[in-house]
Amino acid sequence: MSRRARSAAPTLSDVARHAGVSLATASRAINGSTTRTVGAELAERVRQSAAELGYAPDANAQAMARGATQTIGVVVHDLTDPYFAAIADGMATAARERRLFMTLATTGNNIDAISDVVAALDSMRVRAIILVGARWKDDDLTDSLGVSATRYVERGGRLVTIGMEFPGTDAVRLANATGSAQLAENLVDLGYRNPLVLVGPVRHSTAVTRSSAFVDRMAELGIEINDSHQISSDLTRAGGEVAMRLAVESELDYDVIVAMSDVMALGALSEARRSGIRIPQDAGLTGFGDVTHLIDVMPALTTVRVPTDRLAALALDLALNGPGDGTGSVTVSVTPVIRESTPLRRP
Amino acid sequence: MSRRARSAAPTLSDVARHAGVSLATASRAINGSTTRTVGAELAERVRQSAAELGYAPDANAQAMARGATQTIGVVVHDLTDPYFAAIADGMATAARERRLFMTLATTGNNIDAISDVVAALDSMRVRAIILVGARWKDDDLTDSLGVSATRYVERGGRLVTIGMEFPGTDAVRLANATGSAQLAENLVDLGYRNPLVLVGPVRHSTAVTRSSAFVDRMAELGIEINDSHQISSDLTRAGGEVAMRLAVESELDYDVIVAMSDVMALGALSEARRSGIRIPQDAGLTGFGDVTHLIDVMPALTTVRVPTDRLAALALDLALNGPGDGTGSVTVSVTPVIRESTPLRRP
DNA sequence: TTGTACGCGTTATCAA
DNA sequence: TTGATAACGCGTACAA
Repeated sequence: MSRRARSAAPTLSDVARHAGVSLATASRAINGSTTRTVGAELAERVRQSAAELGYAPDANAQAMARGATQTIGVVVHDLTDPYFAAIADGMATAARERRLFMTLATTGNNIDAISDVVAALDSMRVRAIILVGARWKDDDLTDSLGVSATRYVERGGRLVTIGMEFPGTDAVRLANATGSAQLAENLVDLGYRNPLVLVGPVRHSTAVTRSSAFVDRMAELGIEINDSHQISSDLTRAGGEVAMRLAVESELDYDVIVAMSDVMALGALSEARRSGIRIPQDAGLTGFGDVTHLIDVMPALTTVRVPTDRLAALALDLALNGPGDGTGSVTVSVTPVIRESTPLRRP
Repeated sequence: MSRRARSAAPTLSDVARHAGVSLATASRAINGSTTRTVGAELAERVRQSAAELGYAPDANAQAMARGATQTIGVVVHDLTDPYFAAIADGMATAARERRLFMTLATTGNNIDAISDVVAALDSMRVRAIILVGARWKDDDLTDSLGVSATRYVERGGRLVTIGMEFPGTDAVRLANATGSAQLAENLVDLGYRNPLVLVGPVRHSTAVTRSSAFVDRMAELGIEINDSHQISSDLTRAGGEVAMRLAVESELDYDVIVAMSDVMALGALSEARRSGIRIPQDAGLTGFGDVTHLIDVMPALTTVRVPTDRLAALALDLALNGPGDGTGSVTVSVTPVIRESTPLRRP
């Protein structure tokens, strides 16, 4: 037998023979052609044969012949994080609406994985690669990712980022700094004067952008946040717990806990409870992201809303129709949503 | 110019020419060969050239030549649902560990979409298709899905389901019935005597399996649950809200609310709160799934734990190494986890 | 061990 | 409008 693993998948030649037409005609009848058209009766006969044989075009062969695939590549860190899941879900929908496949890869905690993944997607000759999420301030990564990413782009591949910076690529940006600054203003308006900032990892640029914008605006409002009140840890639930435990052990004084992501806020909430700190009576709490499924957390979490549902479609459009030279850019605004976790506080 | 959209991607021929060897040697040096081996110095020279030119093998061409792709297809309903997200995340990890790509498709609420998606994945010639989730008791769907699925399988494609039944395919099964029965026993032990069951959609076989096993075991324990106490709605957060509102309007009497999924339980919780029903003082509440991110819901939710982390790897192994004839099957047990939402209740 | 040449399934070019 | 045929990039029998 042949070396093919899959047996007896009917090919276009089979269809053509069955319909008594040439391969070319069959191709035009089934998958269309821009320049040629095919007679009505012949076309019908071909379609009949295709249905009868159960013909399904081979996407790989089409990709070869056409020189382009119908696939986009999406890279997220962790689908378990509802923020990434929401974006991935939107991307899957957007892709299907445009009759595109979506190859999705996660990088987990392995920072190096991202450049491997980009190289792999490059191999697949995906139409576009969309990088979601966290940009690490790590020169090694920049270089390493840079090699595979640059190679991909130089060959005409489209690379778009969401919520992270990568030089020379079109991007969907989050107005994180503005959102953070507004959150600062809102908190001050509510009467908070002594925030404890869970800043996330120092090398995580999104986290840093958010936290430093918050700290800066606070300073402008006359509230200096010293280093002891800026705790660094992972941007995860566990990170929130760790940071909070540190705060408890250091017996810090504060009136609101400001976390740089929702899941981190959750971790902090959990640890606070364990330590007998009542939220929001003893201290307010804020997150970042407005993850839908956390809606039932008690008390309802004040956060900065990121419209994840729009991000995917924006990025895909940018990837497909944008300039592709790094000048294309959409900035999505993020806005504070005040809820029960930060009630009005009078000193 | 050529008709190729992507410009100047170096091919293996380029590499071979640059290294001064034949195409075959270059192929063997870079992508290996089972039968032939290649001289050390030549191999090195080829690798040098490849690196220099920035060569990346064309996965589509490889797929054609080899007659098989390195891609698996995964179909879930909704990545926004943490249950599916957890499985998808596990699948992405499992795939990467096995050096496979994962193309992921969501079907959303569109029931028909699933058969289109299967057909599309068939076109991609994916090595295996993994169908996650909800099986709908819908003959049309069976037929429609059956056509594309059967066609795929007949050609040697591997199809595996997780948590749903599809005739003739290997499956990772959840012991939903056993888990539900155990939940029933636990609730009775805790003193609950009058459950309100949010059964999910009547055509949703997973939901039906869970709810009927629960009702049956309850009956065996001497507690009959009549129809008024079995409310049908979507297996989503919104579904939980709707069902709960119905219960409130009907002024039903009950001591515990039993929802067929965690997100549904959440919706019920939310609506209960709105209606002034205190959980767990006025009524207990249970879910199904043990979604990690709901860990902070108050009160902590009693649920039936589904080990999503293992599901993906099991399914992938089954797809890759299983019999593929429908006889392969792994059953994963699910077990009740009693938490604060169902405290001991003395009549 | 290396090279030659064919085939994978499809689209696109060119001629009829 | 149709048909024959050359690509597309790679793997692998087969020959050297």
